[in-house]
Amino acid sequence: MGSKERIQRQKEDTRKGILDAALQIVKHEGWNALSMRKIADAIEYTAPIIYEYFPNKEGLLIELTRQGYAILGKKIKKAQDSETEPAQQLEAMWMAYWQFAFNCKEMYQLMYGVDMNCCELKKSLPEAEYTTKLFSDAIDKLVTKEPRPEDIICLKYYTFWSVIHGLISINLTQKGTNEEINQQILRGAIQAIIRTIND
Amino acid sequence: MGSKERIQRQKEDTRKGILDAALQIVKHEGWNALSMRKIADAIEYTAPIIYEYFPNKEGLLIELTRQGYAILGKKIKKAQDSETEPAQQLEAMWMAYWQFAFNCKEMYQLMYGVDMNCCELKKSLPEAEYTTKLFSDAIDKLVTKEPRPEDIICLKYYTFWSVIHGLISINLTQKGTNEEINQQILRGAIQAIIRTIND
DNA sequence: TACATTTGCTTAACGGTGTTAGATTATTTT
DNA sequence: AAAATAATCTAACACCGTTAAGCAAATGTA
Repeated sequence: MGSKERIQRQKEDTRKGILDAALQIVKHEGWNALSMRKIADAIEYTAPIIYEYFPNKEGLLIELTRQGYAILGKKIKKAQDSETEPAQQLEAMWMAYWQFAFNCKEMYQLMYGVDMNCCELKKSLPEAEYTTKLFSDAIDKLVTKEPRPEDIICLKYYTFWSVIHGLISINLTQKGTNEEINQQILRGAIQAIIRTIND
Repeated sequence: MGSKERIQRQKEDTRKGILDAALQIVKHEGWNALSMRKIADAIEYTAPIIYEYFPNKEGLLIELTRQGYAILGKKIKKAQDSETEPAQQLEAMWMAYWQFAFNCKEMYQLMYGVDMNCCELKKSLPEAEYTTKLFSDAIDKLVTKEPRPEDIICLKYYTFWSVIHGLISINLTQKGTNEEINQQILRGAIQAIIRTIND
């Protein structure tokens, strides 16, 4: 009786449908417009159905957050693989991070709480740690001092992250930002931080 | 009959009471716990009363935002006045900005949409432009090139702001950040950006 | 003083939210 | 075909922001 697997597949489809519907609503109408009933409408069910796939709304958002980190991780890895020089790898990776923030603006807001109240416990998501590891390793390759101190990597990683996340946040919340200045700050900061890695 | 003035004063008191109550609730229970009914309870009225002082909840939040910018502006000005050297003034000002973010965490979240969905139209608040002007002028003092190009000031201002706001945001949303590393990044970045002002 | 009017405030409601329990329908098992 | 199980919906709860209607006390007017 292979119907068990078919039902399983159907369940996974509706689960995926819920997540997709949620993301579509958010992309078209913003985070404020997202409600359980509206998701249910989109998948042609009633709201309580969603609770058979997710414990509650926050659980659903956590899953979306996870997906976001998975996508971001892939983009960063791909950017890294597109270059051979460690410095250029690192720059490409942060540029991929930057592009993700604007291409998947809603996901980025959710993942990092930009103009939106993101879920607790998003700390210690394994998917999030993957991107951290990618960046840390890429920075590590640029450290010449031996033995390579862990502190320096952490310090530089957070410095990169601060300036880029900060610039993204400002762009997503404040209106009237200049794209040319964005690029100048972005490239300038990345280059400057790379140069100071071995001070 | 001076009762008109007394009534006026009472009205201003309750208006202030509403704002204070809102801030107290947020400080004790977080932004999610803030509701019109809870504010009304705190000031021993019922919810509709609030609508005689503010058009709606967003209007109330905008007023709180304004207060936040006013406080922040004062702190930054005070920091500037505490130093005489332009470079040290600028550093002191950004350190004041940093301290405000953690001393008035809830206000900062509201003003800049950190882990909270902040109100629209917070662009073009005159109170917000004051701090921008303070920083711009302080940077201007450090530019030696003549004529001082407006671009450079804008660029450097956003660079400062990005790294500091980014670091603040990360600290406010992510758990388990290291205070020593924070200070290293903060001071390091400020010094580094100051050094590059006249490149 | 007596009546009318305004003011201050509350109660009640509307439509929305996330969420849960109970009833109902459909499917599968016996 | 009957019983058991699964899938789904309806209805409700408690909350939210917000508005309209009503009440009661204070004020103005005759």
